[in-house]
Amino acid sequence: MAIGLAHAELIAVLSAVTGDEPRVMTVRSGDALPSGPFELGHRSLQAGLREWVGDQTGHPLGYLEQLYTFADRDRTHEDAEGRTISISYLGLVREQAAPGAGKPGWHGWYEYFPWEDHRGGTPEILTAITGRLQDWVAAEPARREHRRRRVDFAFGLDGAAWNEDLGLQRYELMYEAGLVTEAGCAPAKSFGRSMFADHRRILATGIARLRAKIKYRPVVFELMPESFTLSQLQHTVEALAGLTLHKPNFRRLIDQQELIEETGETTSETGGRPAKLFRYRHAVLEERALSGSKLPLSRN
Amino acid sequence: MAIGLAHAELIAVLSAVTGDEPRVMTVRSGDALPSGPFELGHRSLQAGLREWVGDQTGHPLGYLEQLYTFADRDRTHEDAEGRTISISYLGLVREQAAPGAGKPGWHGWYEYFPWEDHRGGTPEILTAITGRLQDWVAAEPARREHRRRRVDFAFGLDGAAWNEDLGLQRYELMYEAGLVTEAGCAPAKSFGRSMFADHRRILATGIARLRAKIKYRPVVFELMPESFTLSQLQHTVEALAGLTLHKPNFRRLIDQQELIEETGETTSETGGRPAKLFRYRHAVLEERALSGSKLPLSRN
DNA sequence: CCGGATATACTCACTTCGAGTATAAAAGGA
DNA sequence: TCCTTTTATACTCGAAGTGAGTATATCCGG
Repeated sequence: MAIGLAHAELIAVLSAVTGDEPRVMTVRSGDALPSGPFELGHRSLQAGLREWVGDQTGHPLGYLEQLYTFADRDRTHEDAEGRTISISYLGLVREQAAPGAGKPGWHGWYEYFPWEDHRGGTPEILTAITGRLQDWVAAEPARREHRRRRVDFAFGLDGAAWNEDLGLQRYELMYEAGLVTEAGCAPAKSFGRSMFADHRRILATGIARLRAKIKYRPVVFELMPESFTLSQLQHTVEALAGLTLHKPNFRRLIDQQELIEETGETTSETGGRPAKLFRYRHAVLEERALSGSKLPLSRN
Repeated sequence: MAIGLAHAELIAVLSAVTGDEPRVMTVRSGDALPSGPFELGHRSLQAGLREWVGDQTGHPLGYLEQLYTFADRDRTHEDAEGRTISISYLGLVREQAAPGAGKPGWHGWYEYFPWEDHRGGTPEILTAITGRLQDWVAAEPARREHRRRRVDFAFGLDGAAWNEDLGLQRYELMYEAGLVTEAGCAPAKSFGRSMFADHRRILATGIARLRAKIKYRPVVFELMPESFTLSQLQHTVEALAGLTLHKPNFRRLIDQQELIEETGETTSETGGRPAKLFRYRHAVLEERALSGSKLPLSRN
């Protein structure tokens, strides 16, 4: 069992939600995701990253999960000694104390993916994007049908509904069609803000993963302060999903899962009737896979 | 951005279902998963693995997805030059031509995880396992409550239902409690067949991933022959999930998803009334995220 | 031609889910 | 003070989905 030699680096997608806006930690004024070499001193990848993030941001890292490992040949740092393997992680950080201002480098998700925010209705930029995609679909007759189906599905066209989970598929389609750039070339033609190397793709992977995860795992609470109102919770979920939710049904969903409990206090900072404050029931953390069996079991 | 140096290897969990039994491809007579160095010549990790599997098995690899990247310090191949990064993949292979006999090295999943097969009712070995786990729970008073909740949830005790997706959590609990061994020591005390290094843990990861995936993505069909009966399909799903399903409801589920279509032919190899043969509708492949929105949307 | 075995089809109660409506409690201006 | 605005909270109703059971069809072997 021979072993190949390679360079290894860690790349982190660290997200927080401040002021109803989902943000990601960046370096180089928003042009790259924080990354670093994989140090030998660490016990494991997780531990290494956790430690490193603590040093860098001063904020403890709540949730951390591995995203994906990239090692394609057309990546950076290729030299004679071997190629680079990039192991990316998704981390969730609690709301920042000083949200705006000159903080290290938190940038809104939707700077990079303006077409992914549907909270104010379908964004206008989407019509331009789907128009360009139609051209791309028509461009190659042989693959036309196949391309059409992929575009319709990913972007919710032709009867299909918009699915917020498909952010990565959308980005990859746009990349294939030449609508987004990864190295910053031809900025006039492309949509959304670009990033260094393939960092924007990694961010898309993180966003898609998180959007899928909030549906079956109570990870939103890693982004919430100690106590919060139901509206705050809803707005955070909406910020992540890029969608508006139905308030009564959201509340029903939340309390039938029994994930939170009242603190007994209320706040009137919200304008109208004072809202009850809630806290997350930590006891519940490891229970609750939020099942969703989906398989028709038989009792035998 | 300095880059750390490391050894890189690929590890594959290749599964097939033959004769209603889920199997995994192994080397060393079932003691290890196939693995190899990460070669520089490959375009990407996926492509490299796909090519390598084709050469090794002669069978084309249908579905392939990345599983997890391990780099813990207590792994093998540690030397002065750096540590080993293992990138694991899950692959699905269509039914083998010659199932049993002296084939390369396909072994049943449940040799390694006998407690995971609930098709014939709750396996007897489970009572022994949960008994030992109760001892472990009681052993450390400080963490007792926490441990109890984890065990109850993972193994479906105290009112919770057995959840087939939690295979990895179960294995990790058993590992923590010292009930399974990774290096083959103390075979008398441990449950299920062991494997080289952490390969059994990687297999558990693959099984858990696949069990979760079949619920929302039509990957089962990567394991089925070109045409099949509904019963065959059901038995394959049951083999993977380690559960028996409710036949009428399974059929309803399948045809309301419109994933398959009749071939027009029937087979009478099954004993009783001849069964209709079906084929997978490949057109559907990239559509169908099998949604499951779970978020209470608002129409605005 | 009849029972065993397997395949296929239908029914029914119960839960979940989308969508809409109604009431409660604060703040602020006429 | 009272009325409007704003936000929070509570309830209702029908459609769709799900768990569970029952009924009918078609083959094989005696």
